[in-house]
Amino acid sequence: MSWQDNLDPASPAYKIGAATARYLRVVAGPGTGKSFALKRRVARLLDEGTRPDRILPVTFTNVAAEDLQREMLQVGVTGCKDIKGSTLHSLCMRILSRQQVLEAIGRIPRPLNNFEMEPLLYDLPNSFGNKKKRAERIRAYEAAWARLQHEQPINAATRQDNAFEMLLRDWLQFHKGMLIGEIIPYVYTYLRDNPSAPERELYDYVLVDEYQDLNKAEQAVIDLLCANANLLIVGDDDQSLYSFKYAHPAGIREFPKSHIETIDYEILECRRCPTKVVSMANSLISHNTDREPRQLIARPANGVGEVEIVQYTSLENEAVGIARFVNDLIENQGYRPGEILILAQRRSIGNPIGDALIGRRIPTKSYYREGVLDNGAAQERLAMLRLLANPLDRIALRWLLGLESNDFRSNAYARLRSYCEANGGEPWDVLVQLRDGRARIPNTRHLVTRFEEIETELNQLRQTGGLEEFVRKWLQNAISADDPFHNLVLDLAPTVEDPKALLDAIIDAVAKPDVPPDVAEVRIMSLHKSKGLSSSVVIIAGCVEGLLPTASGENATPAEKLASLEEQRRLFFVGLTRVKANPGEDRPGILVITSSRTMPLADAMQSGIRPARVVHGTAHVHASQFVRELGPDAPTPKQG
DNA sequence: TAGCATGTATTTTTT
DNA sequence: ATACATGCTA
Repeated sequence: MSWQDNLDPASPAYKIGAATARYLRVVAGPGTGKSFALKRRVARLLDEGTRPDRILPVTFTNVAAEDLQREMLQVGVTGCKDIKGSTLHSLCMRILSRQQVLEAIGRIPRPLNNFEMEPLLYDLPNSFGNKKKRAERIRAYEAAWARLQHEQPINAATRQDNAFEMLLRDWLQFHKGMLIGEIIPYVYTYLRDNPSAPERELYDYVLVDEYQDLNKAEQAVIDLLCANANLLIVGDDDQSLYSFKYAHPAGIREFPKSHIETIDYEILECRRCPTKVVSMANSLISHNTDREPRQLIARPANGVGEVEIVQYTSLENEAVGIARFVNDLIENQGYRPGEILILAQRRSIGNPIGDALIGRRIPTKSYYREGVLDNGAAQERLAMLRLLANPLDRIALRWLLGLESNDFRSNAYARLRSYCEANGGEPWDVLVQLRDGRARIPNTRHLVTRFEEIETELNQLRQTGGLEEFVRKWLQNAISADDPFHNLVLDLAPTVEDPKALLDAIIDAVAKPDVPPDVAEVRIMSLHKSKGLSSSVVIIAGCVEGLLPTASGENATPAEKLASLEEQRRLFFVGLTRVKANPGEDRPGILVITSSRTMPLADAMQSGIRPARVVHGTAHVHASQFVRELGPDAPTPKQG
């Protein structure tokens, strides 16, 4: 079979498949079938004898990469199985290790888990702003300091950024670890400074999906990988949601300006959504100013769909009402739990809904409760295991030493670190000397006490026989039996021999959580996580002003406030366009938008909502402004 | 100076 | 409610 079988030469998929320009940009709205077009193009390349290993499909998230890999398998042309799809980060990590880039500059590829960044944040001085500001600056470092689309990586660093980078790298070097986010700046400088690096010419065809999610540094890495390659980028500025890592909608819009003779395609027909949803999504997104005016085209065969906008009197009633609605869909209308997607912008909204569904014995999976390393107990268990496997793991030791303190004992620890740097000793050994009185560092008494606790527990754990006994002793009384980390360990333990192997298995499982393509449960997740998914029934809960859109900080400038509002609108746009029509079936695509009039004050405050009014510990809130922006096809909101 | 007490502001998402 | 910042005290 040929790549152009059953393809109308006037269709975007045909044109994209056949295009031969050096640079191609495809702007493809939600549900427009961009992966179909991508597949046709790959089929054509293979048909014409391109070697599969000279084709690189790349994305930003793991889930999208797996998706893309699956799509490649479906191309159905000889060689498609040999195409290796990858996230940009995993590709870059392979480059760094193959070329021993890190070793050459004295860095060790021991990545920090998210929670292990906590002591780092406390150890960086507050001359760089408060903790949040320091975390933000780390993200700017990971973006190679290019915070704006027009800035060049590295060049955009200020004097203060450079000072920060020195301290940050010193900390990481001393602790013998690295940030995942450092992969990008290191690959960028490696490729830029080594024009004859083989990686610049590894590929003839590079296909980048979700280009709007890449920041300037990541885009620059792509350009360097394409020294001679043909580059196709696919994306949608209306679905750009990652400004926190300095990806902006302008990133994909300005591609033709920075890449001369780019050939441009648009795919506008939304093949996924019911027509009413398309009309509402168009109306909503037209309120954004930071975009190219563009309208999705509805597909009449998809049917109108069903849309409801419901306001409940309280968050509790919202949860109960949604559970009742879901129950009816499953019991009486022939929808499977796996076809129902509930989107909530906050844990505090998602959790009561999850409880209400489980209360009705509806199979439910909450992506809010899933995080294996989300709670302190699990983090401590992992850190203990890391230290048991390697007492010289300075990152795990640093983390454990900071426990039970509200500043991670950063001052006492700084003294210990200076002592080690001055005398060349291991932190562990110096702590032993301090404990024995063979060394003296002022104001470190509590730090040493904490060390003794860690040491005692490690010694007890070492005195165990088999792995089974070890696991029992390690987890018992420290972590609850229904904790996701506990479950993960019990799953992995029978497959390994010793604690070291168990640690490796856990790290592996945490780094790459597998996402099964077929689900049997109702899913509750954030709007961000839902990107790339589609489902017959989509319920967007908690559509309350202050939550969606979130209230931006008081000291934000008007421009920052507008940018934040527009990103929130894109988030809602992504949510709406998850609805999948079932053409030819009598089960329409369903969209439900819910809000509540009141919620517990604690929940509201925790979520950063400034309530309109507070009565007896209950916050009174208003429906989201986005509900008013859905246009004439949106139904009138009703009471739940 | 570390650790505690008190006051104040508050998100989300990725690798 | 909780995390974080700041001020107070031993």
